Amino acid sequence: MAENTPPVIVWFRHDLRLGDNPALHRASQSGRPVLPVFIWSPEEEGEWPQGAAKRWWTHHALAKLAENLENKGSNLILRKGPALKTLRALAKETGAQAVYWNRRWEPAVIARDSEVKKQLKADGLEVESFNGCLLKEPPEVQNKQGKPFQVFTPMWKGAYDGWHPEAPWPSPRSIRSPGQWPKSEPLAGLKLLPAIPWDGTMRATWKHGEAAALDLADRFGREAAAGYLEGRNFPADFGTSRLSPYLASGEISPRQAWHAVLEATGLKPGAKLPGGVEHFFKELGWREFAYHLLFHFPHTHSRPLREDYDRFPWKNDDKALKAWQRGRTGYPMVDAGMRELWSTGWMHNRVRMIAGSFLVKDLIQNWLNGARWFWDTLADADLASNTLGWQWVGGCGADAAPYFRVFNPVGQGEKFDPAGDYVRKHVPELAKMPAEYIHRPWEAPPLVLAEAGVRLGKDYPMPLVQHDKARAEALAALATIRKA
DNA sequence: TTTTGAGTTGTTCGA
DNA sequence: GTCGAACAACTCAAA
Repeated sequence: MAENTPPVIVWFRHDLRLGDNPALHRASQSGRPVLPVFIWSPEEEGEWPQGAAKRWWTHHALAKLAENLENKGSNLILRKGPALKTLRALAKETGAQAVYWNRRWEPAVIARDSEVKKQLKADGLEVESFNGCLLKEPPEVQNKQGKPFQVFTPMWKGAYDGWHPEAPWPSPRSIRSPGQWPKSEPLAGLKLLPAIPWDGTMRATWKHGEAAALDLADRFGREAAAGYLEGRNFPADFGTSRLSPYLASGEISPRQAWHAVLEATGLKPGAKLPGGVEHFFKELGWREFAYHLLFHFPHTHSRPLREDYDRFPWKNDDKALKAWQRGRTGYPMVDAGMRELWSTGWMHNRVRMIAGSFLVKDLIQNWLNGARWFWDTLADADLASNTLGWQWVGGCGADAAPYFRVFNPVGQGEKFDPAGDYVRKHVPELAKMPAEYIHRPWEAPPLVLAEAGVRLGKDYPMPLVQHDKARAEALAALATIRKA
């Protein structure tokens, strides 16, 4: 069937889904043919082009998106190269007269996108952007003085508490195709997959696509949301939603997550929310807060928000950093977390704090080293959330933890992994250690170690530092920038 | 302008 | 083992 109406280009970015996708929704509602496009242009992401784990995730998310589009009689066009040049070329090839996308809020991308918008408009195209990634976008949220919030709780109370996102848009029933499809790069041509196959555990861990994301949200709502307040602390359990990689790639939108979890709990509309459900919504709020901060303080992805931390006497110890990265610090809870990250592309939130605190407070390494490592290894890598998390744990961000809040890796392990299941799963050389010693193997009597088949210093490392000494050192280092 | 209350996620010590 | 208080000082947000 010939189709002469000029198509609308829908430029997919961090919104790799058909459901609740405002740009796609509006394009298909317009009655015009739709040209779905993804452009791989890592050089336009500033200092933070996608890391290896995120690229892996993106590959699979794109495969699913293409499949879902094909099921609607459409297609996904893949291209490489600068966005503006590519969009111009596509408009020329297809006669498209409009380009729609959902906004992103990373500083480098904001700059790129506003230039793209300006130039395409100058070309005479209709250009529209939409809110597809946040409950509320940064310009919508401000305190009563008209300034950005720098503390989470007042932001939540002021802008989100008692508020309810509207129902998500459904997927378009069908999507009109343009008269002819322009050329597409094959997915493999984007070279997002690793050259050496390190992704075995990741493949076994994750399902991809928006249906998988909605299933997971549903399961979380049914099994874990009510007990989330407590359950979210125990990394061996399914106590958190694990939706972060889907949110980061946009296979699920935050309001889809909100509604899916709410529906799965079976609560009646307007019913008082159980604490756990409310707290889950608050965690979506933390994601909002992260974007809010990165928007208003755009340097913070690589510089501390609190300027006195520029003078912090960080140690520069490559060996210690490597040991942390590889999960060989000698602190089982830290090592389990780092190996979970390495093997699955994800780490439980509780353990992110423990491992992060260890790098910054015990090893006294600059938080940026942690941020960069997480960026490369997290399938859910998100610039705003990564920045907030590391500045929080580093003590140099907005609403940071008080200086005396130094996580004790042993105490945290015993509290939140009491049976040692999480450690046993990710640090197999300690699998036979009894719970009593699994978080402090160096204190185990020789006989216990022998029975567990552990030779400390050989099968599993001795502790890299002594925590109580390291803690005192960190507090002393902090005092030096306080006085000055 | 000034004041007041409060601030995700912790640890340790002593009763 | 359990509990509450102390751990600093500062900044933010609202009144």
